[in-house]
Amino acid sequence: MIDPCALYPALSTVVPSLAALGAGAEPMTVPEGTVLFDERAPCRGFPLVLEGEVKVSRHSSDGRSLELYRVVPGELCLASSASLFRSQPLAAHAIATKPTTLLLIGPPIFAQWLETQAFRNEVLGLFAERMADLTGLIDAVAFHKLDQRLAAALLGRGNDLALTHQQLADELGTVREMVSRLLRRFERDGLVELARERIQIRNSAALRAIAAASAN
Amino acid sequence: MIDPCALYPALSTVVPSLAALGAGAEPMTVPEGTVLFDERAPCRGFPLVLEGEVKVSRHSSDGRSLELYRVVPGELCLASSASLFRSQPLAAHAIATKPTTLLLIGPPIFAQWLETQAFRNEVLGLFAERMADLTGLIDAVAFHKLDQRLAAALLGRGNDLALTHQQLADELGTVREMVSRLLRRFERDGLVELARERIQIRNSAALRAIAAASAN
DNA sequence: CCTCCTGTGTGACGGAAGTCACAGACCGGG
DNA sequence: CCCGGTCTGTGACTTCCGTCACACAGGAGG
Repeated sequence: MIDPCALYPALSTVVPSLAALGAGAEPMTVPEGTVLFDERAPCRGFPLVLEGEVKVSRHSSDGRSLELYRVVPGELCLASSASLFRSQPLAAHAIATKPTTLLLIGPPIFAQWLETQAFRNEVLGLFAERMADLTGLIDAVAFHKLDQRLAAALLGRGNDLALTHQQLADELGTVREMVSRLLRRFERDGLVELARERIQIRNSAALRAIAAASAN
Repeated sequence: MIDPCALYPALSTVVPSLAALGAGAEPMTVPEGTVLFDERAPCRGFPLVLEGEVKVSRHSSDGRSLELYRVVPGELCLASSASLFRSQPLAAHAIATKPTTLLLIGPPIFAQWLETQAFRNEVLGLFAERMADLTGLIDAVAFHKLDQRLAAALLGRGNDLALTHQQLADELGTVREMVSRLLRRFERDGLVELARERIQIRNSAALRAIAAASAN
């Protein structure tokens, strides 16, 4: 059992307190692969992620998909929050990539919590963070070539990734063949080593260099 | 002289009131073309736009640019707000597209205003709105072809636009030649009529159809 | 009237990315 | 061990888009 206050410092000062809510705020746990919301959001509250990970992505009509961002413990899913603030669904798709437990907070209580300055700052900070993420993504999609984006996607997750090429393609908004080809090229250049569902990074400096290459 | 409260209903209930601030919140007016912030933001407050229009865009290293969104009266510039919430500059570029007057609110006062629920809701609503805008843009850039995006860009601004092809290119993140070619095609198909710095829409229904075409 | 200067039209070309169609490789279960 | 599924590699082709290099038009000002 995780203590929400450890993840969300602001929660300890909030009124009504978490403890006081009792049954009104039971954490729920969902297995990996659960779809938390879709185009038509049955989402009735603000989900605070306590454990696990939620991937938020956008799907094109022709079957491709593109990851917008991931929600990790200590964050709340702003996509659904946003769709609650404007009573309009946000056309995105959220799926748990790991077994995930989250706290669903009803709008009235959430509104009360916002009376607390610390909590408010946390929420606004998260919104700001997301905006930065999204503009970064826009920049990447609009101005960067696929090899740069792929290189960036490989970094920052350790040196031994268990991923399928299709998963990477979905993350980047492209198709499997592209990812395969580029990875092959990276391998030929000694940057990575490939095996089934496995990518080992051999030269992260060079990958970083590719990722940072100025738009050509 | 514009009454800010007419644009921002929540401002009338805010403490300390606008009137009470007096000199602390003088509106400033800047001419068309003023750069409000750049990569290095000298931006020291939350700008509420009272009149005019601010364009927020992102620039690539090779000279192209892409419009993220526009801030019109009744909104506050969330890009700069976001950069204030995380003390980190947001790599975007804001420019006044018309003579613009805005109210610059210092962080301490802004924080006080957030005590008011109505104001809070307005700010969070704006954030949510922007998130929706940005995800929409991501979708467009990642999955839509240029003709679809151009058609979309022409719509919703009346039937007689005074725009240069270069301006449209900057809005879409592409280059002038592309815009010229596509517009020419639209003209051949009788959708628009072209003249120097002038685009007249002749068949908006067909444009809408192109804009909505499913990703192919 | 002549001359910049800005905005437009266009063709040729190259490269990036997506599509299609397969061939293998690997893996787990009957 | 074989058999189906999933994952990966690859080549041929197409389409979109950006680049380069111009020509030309029209308006403003000398």
